[in-house]
Amino acid sequence: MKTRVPRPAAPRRPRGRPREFDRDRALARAIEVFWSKGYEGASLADLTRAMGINPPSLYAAFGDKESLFIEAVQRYHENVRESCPYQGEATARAAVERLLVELATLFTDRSHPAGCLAVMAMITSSTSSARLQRMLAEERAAARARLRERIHLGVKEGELDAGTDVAALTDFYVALINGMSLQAREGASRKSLLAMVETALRAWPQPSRAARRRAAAAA
Amino acid sequence: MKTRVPRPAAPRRPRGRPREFDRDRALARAIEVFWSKGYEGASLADLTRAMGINPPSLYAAFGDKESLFIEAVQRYHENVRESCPYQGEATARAAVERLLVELATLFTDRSHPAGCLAVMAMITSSTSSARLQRMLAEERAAARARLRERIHLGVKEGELDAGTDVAALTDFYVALINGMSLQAREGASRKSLLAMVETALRAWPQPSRAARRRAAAAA
DNA sequence: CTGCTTCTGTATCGTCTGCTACAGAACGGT
DNA sequence: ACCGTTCTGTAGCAGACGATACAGAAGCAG
Repeated sequence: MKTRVPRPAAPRRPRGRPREFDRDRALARAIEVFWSKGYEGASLADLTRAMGINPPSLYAAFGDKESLFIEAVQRYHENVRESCPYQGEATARAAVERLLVELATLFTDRSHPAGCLAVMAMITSSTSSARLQRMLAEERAAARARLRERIHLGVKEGELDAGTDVAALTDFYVALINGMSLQAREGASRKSLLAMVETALRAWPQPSRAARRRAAAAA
Repeated sequence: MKTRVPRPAAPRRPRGRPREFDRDRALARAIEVFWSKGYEGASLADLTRAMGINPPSLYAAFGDKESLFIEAVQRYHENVRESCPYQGEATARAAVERLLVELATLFTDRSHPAGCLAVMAMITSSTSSARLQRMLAEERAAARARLRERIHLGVKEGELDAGTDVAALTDFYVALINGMSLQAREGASRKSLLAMVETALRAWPQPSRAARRRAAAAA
């Protein structure tokens, strides 16, 4: 019995004519277009021009506009997660502060459109397909859950009172992040965003006397 | 010398065939459409269907889609101002609290679309005319200035420290309002919005010892 | 009644949208 | 060399978009 053993590890070149553009680079351009114009506001002509390709190439490589957008948003989220590893901070408070400061910086970075692509996506695809809506909601819910878990960890470790309303605290900072994104799109400066962050951190819960005693004992 | 004296006070019926629809009512319908779909997301077909009229009637009464939208946003702002007279509160702190609570309620009122039309407008008209952008920016700046002035009054009256960064405080609450609008559109409950408000009010500046002494003396 | 004006409904206009049919080009396999 | 496969550019599809031309209807003035 002859069994043909394929070599799955070998990244063999695909058969037909090779693609003439860099898929990753094209996706990066598409992200910028969606970022600045939103989903519905970005036309195929905008996209193909920015990506340097023609419509058939776009459709062969990415499926359709909606699939391209989904890929763009997912990669955007990956990029943000990588460039902002706030989870590693020692305390929940430091983690939140780092997240806010890094986002304030990101939202006003002149090397790309202002604000947050995810926030743009939320509004500019409001009349679009249910699949797209679901994916965007899941992505946002995941980001929110990560923040909530980090704060919750602070409660478990005694940094925050046991009675802390973690969900409310999370919602508050998520709302602030969304608001900061809008202000940035409106042209707000990095300085003013950082001032908002400073103000928002004043809302961080003061530890109770018991918690302070515990923290002092741990130190 | 015979001078013809017109009677400008008399609301004489206009000459031609009378309009068959209520202009104000139609504008109210248009507001709802823009509110739920945004500027670019609302098509003329959507608008004429909701308003119960045909395109020529819309164009005769409102000019074009952009003019209709401008009128819609302006009337929306008037409505919100009227329904939320936060300026009358005794202290700046109470005024901000009332503003936030009323907006949290408004954004989750089921008798109309969720969130804030002005926030929708900011994003869904990003690729539109400069005139529209300018008008929207002015309207937002005016609302922001009213809030800032109320807080500034709190400083002048000694409720807040003289060194208070009024602009930063205003920016912070405006950002939170924008964020709350987005959360509401995402489906957040009134309860969670009110929890955000409560958290945000913890960021309100604590008066200095001198200010507290002054307040106690005044009472 | 006849003019004049203004609104209403039908039936489009030209443009832009997302998308694709098609023919040719560039590759690997045999 | 030849084939099958896959990509590329041109050129254009059907449909939705914002906006209008036009004819008739409904009011006033004379």
